[in-house]
Amino acid sequence: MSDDIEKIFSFYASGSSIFVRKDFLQSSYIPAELPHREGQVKQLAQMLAPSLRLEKPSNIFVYGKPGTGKTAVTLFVGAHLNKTAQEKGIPIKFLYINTGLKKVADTEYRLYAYICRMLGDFVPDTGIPTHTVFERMLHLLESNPAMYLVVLDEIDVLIDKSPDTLYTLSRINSELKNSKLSIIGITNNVNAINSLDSRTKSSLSEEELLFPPYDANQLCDILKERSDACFSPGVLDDSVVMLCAASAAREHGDARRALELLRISAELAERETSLKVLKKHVNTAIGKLYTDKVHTFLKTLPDHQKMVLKSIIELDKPMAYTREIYDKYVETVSKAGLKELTMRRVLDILAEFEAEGIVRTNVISRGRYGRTKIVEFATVDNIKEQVEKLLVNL
DNA sequence: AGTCCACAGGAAGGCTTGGTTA
DNA sequence: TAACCAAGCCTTCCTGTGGACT
Ligand SMILES: Nc1ncnc2c1ncn2[C@@H]1O[C@H](COP(=O)(O)OP(=O)(O)O)[C@@H](O)[C@H]1O
Repeated sequence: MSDDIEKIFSFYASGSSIFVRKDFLQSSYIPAELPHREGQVKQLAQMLAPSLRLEKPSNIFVYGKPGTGKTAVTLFVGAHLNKTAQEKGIPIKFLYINTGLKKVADTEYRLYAYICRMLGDFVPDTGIPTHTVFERMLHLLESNPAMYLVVLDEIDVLIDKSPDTLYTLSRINSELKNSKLSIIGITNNVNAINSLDSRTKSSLSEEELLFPPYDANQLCDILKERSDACFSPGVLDDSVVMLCAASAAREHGDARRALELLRISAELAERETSLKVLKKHVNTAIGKLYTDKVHTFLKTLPDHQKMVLKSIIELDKPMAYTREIYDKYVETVSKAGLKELTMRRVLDILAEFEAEGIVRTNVISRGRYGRTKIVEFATVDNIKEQVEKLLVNL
């Protein structure tokens, strides 16, 4: 027993563990090379280059599936642009904003507030009117004359929640004398932009940049590039890298997933004090990646959401109509001594589950017997069992 | 050929929480 | 202190609709 413990400690202490620089695998880290994205880097650089002459670049719309390097390429080009601008004393401000992060910049107020804060002003989270924050932002932009390049990552969230904001922002240059502002919108969802009014739409997509999915070989190159400086020599075989790449390639060529798989596999290997990352570690990681995601989602679920899930489980059918689910839910809720929510609300809760990949739904018509929606658990990774397990103590 | 079910899902607005400012 | 403010959660009210049935 104590032998084992010593083995673990000495293994860590010797420094000969699996990782050399684990942070290189973190998704926030931007590598110096982006294999298979040379074209996009070059195109984006060309689109943004006019800013170095203080000419306003076109607004750019960047799209492609998740994990295809959109954010990485944009930040990469932005960093280089910043560097050049600084060296030559050109006033360019490259502002990266993720509008998809909840409670950060996902509403009109929060977006303006976020920009104000990046420009050095303090703005409270709430309490003051939105238009006041907007005016403060305008004032900051004007009193710090520059060419502003504003990246709106996951812009589809803003398109959905607050199209007016984008309309305002796309026309902001008419209110600016000393500064100019260009928008780079990034999204996983090409169709998102179509729900905007046509003026905003064409304004935001003056130029477009497409990121196609990576194939398995490309992912392999990316992983190798990233892992070179990351692992101790001899720890990682090509076959292991290939396995990660192949798995991620099946999930719309997602480089983020590939990197996470590799990291989790290596962490598993490290925990077992294995000297190499093995295929079995990858296979475990494939399961864990998904389980962990579902697990954190379910754990923090409010009561009513849990009751809805519980009701679906208790119906014990491969598929259920929303009406059945709701009736069961009302029963479940009253047993627990709570007041039930309306059907309308439960419908929205089900939609949230669908967005999280917990259930799949389908609207059908039963003709004479009206329209309804069919709900079933998503088939991947025995979600149903996971949900069941987490709800036992309810 | 037309009816009409039973629900989907949009719109608007209320209530609550946690904040500001004068 | 009173008067505002943003946003999340939820209800109320409502319009729209695919297709079995007549
Ligand atoms: N060509 C590449 N070379 C190295 N790493 C990459 C490459 N493309 C993507 N990545 C990495 O994959 C992860 C996800 O990429 P990201 O740019 O965030 O995808 P997207 O924004 O398209 O969803 C990041 O950690 C990123 O650094």
